[in-house]
Amino acid sequence: MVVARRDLALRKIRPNGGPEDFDRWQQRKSSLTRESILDAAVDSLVESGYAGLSTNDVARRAGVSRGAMHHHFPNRIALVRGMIEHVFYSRMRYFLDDFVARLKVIDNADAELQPHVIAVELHWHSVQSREFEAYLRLAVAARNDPELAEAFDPAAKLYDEVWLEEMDHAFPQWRNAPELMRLASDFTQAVQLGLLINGSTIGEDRVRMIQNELIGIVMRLAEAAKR
Amino acid sequence: MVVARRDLALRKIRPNGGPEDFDRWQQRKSSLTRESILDAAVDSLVESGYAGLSTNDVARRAGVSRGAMHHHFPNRIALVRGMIEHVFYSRMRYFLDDFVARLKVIDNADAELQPHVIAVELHWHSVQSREFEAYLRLAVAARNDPELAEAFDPAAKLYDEVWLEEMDHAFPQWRNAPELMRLASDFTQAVQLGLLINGSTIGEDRVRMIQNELIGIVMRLAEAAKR
DNA sequence: ACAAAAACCGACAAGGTTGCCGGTTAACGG
DNA sequence: CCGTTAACCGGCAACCTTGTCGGTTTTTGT
Repeated sequence: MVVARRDLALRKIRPNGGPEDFDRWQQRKSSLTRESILDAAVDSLVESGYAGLSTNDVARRAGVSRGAMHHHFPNRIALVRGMIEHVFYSRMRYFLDDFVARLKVIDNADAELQPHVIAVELHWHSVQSREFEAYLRLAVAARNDPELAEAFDPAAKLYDEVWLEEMDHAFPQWRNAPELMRLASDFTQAVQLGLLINGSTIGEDRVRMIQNELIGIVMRLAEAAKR
Repeated sequence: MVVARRDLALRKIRPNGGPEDFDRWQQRKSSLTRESILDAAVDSLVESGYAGLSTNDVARRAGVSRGAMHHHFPNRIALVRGMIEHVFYSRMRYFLDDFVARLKVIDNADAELQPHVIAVELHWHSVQSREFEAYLRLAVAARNDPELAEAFDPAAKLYDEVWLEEMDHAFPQWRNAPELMRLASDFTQAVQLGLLINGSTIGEDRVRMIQNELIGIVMRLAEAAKR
């Protein structure tokens, strides 16, 4: 089942598990408020940026007292560390849910020709999500905040590993040319990340032209992978 | 002279002029400390992010009293507005200086074949500069800060216009296919912006592969423009 | 030389943020 | 049923940031 595969991938990103993994009420409730705090933290991150994220604001958004907050995350950096895992988890989950939803609708006739186009479109969709926005903030802030980078970089690398594994599993056509698939994946990510930032400046039309060019490149790489 | 062209482009970005444009000492000095404040603000922006940028810190870095600071920029948003123009100005200057420096070294034999490769490399170099880092911070922060976006977006669009004009002037080979040149430019910017952020995660080797692929694409577009 | 204007200075109040801690409520285990 | 442990609460002190303002120094124009 494809859903089982999804859960497997997600568990690699968040090994400790979420609320659904606990039976005793206390642990479950604890994990639940922990999640709500992390969710609120992501909201605050997206709205105020990394430096503007305040533990005060997070507690207010989560509807939790500052004391409870302190119980789960003794200080700001602990909150940030928790948030990083949460962000990568959400980002992966967002894409995978999108993906399995799309698989069910897919016409088997298209299945052989169009998967690359669909993958590029799905990725573009995921890039515009709140989850990716949070990732972006963290990635940019980590560029010159050693404390943040220390927690962020390993998480990002883990995400990249799991991502490539999933791609490999989802697109067996590429299996005999993994470096080309990686190139196509990296390229798509780079282009669409850049597009996310520059898009509002250059306008819809130019964005669309770049997307088309990107799809052409991915399909060209796919052709090359067949040989 | 190519330097004259450089100054012309720069003047479009910063119409009001810098310290070198004033004769009377008072105006000159004023403009000078203004610049030093903005420079310090960029430092602070790059180190602390947009939300973490504090006027206090800026004044300290610039070696200026808070009073003087207030004289030039009555409040935070005024400082930000000044900073935006300053950032785009610096970014353009950085690239153009790089460009004219490279022009002097260029072998005339290569001149016909390699300019695209050189342009891509120069752009990659400029993307890694402090000036671009500041741009990145602003662009990301402006995504959900309406007050910032109000000042940032027009400046970004102006920059884009001037940039395209300069490209058009520097690469007359493309002149009969301006939309292809724009596509190549947009594409390069998007890829390298994405690479700047993802680079530390995916590692040098993969970055290099993407760069090579990008160069191939630009050259293919250049070929298409000839017809 | 002198008055006006511009540039610059340092301190203050109001408000927000962080980390910390004593105390309270709820759940678990024997 | 009760002691122990975990979850949660709200206030305090120290610090930082922003905006504002009265006063001082330097330059300019006459």
